[in-house]
Amino acid sequence: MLAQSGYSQSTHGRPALGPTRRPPPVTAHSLDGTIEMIGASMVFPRNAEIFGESEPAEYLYKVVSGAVRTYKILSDGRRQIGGFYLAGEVFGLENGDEHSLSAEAVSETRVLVVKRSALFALAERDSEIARQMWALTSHELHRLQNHVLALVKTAKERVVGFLLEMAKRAPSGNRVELPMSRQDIADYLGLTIETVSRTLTQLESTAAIALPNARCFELRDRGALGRLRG
Amino acid sequence: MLAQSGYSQSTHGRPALGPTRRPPPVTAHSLDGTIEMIGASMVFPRNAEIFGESEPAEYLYKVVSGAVRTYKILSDGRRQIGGFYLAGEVFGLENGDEHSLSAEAVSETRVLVVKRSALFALAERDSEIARQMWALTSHELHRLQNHVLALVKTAKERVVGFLLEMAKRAPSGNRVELPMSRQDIADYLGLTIETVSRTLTQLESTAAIALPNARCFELRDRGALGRLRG
DNA sequence: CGACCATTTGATATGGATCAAGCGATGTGG
DNA sequence: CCACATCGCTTGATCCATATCAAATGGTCG
Repeated sequence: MLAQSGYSQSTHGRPALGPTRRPPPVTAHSLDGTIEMIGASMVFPRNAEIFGESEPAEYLYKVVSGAVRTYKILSDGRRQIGGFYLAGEVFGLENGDEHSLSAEAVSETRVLVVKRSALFALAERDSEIARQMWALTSHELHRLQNHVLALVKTAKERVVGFLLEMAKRAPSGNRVELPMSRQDIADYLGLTIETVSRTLTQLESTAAIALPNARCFELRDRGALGRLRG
Repeated sequence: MLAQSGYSQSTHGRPALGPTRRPPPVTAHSLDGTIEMIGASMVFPRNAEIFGESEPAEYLYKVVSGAVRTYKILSDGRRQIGGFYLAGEVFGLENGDEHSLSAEAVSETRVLVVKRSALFALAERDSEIARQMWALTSHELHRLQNHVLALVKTAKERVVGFLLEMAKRAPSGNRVELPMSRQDIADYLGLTIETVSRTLTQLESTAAIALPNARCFELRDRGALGRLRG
């Protein structure tokens, strides 16, 4: 059970960490363990900004509950979502000094926050920690490589790929809750909200999935979906 | 002047490194310096495979001259190019044990090759080297974030973005040599060869660029191009 | 209940793909 | 040295997937 801290809706919102701070660092040789140990708990309400593009990357974040989206805004106002982060996933780690994307809470979201400088100090002495920070970045890189691949596929392939990816990450059998809106999905896949909606309807009509309501889906025919994945 | 090694066209082709090996490692606290010092020189002919997707990632490479493309093949045979690497740039670094893309020489290409295990051993003791390996991956990540962004833009914006990117990397005034074919550019930008060609022609007709021949271009109106970048 | 917002559904427009020639370099054999 | 084959690129005509514009539906909250 985690200690509870107040909301932070403030714009540049570097949180006041006082009350929720954990015991001093212990060399656990595990980045994840370190975050759990020294991370400060924070809650962001739905749509609150967690950090902004080109802000100093002072913290690293791990999602405890809820969901986060990272994104960039194009000059013409279009928004490209870089990724979604669900419970247990880490985001906001930068090698350089600035965030390269903005981050927002998709729904009310609890995160653990760790100062980057603390991790750097740790990595200096513990090459295993350094390796795990690199591994995180490397994992993001591979995810992005697959995202690039997805963006050159057809609308149906993108949507199916998204559903299968979500199903794999939220391991609750065949029923999957979607924390994000259709607009979020569209901006992630580089499609319009109408195309996402139509594609989902079409997948439902072929009995590949079921859509009990707009914020969840059920996998009904993994074989068919696999074939449609591209 | 670098020692010359034989060609390697072999498929899995882990090169015989004997004759071109350099003196033993010195702690330079610089990844780049280390590559220059202990890297073995190799030449790959045009279109030769350097490594394949899901092969063991045993080496890291730095381009001395020529150019390299990394790519994935989709199930339907389409090829997505992940990136181009020009003289001075490093590719093939993996945190995990397998390459996540294939790599080929675009034109005849000379590279320096370093065993990953050697770098890992170095990084174990020298956190600066570890940091620089992470920085390389992080740089790739940022490049890919921009690539994702590019792939949701219009054809003209993608092509203009590509030209400006190439011009920035090959710093030879306004005239830029293109080592890669139209097909390579198309597969990088997620367009067809016809669309790339038409877009270039159109840019030439508006005097934004000049196309002396198919393998080079000149920037004629950076202002206009900047506005078209998106 | 009523206002609001997200989603779905429908009708039409369009950017880029596809299909199909034509053209210009580069190289090869006579 | 020239005729010709080849290959990569350009240009043209048409098609189609997805965007855009518009309206209807449904779910949520005061």
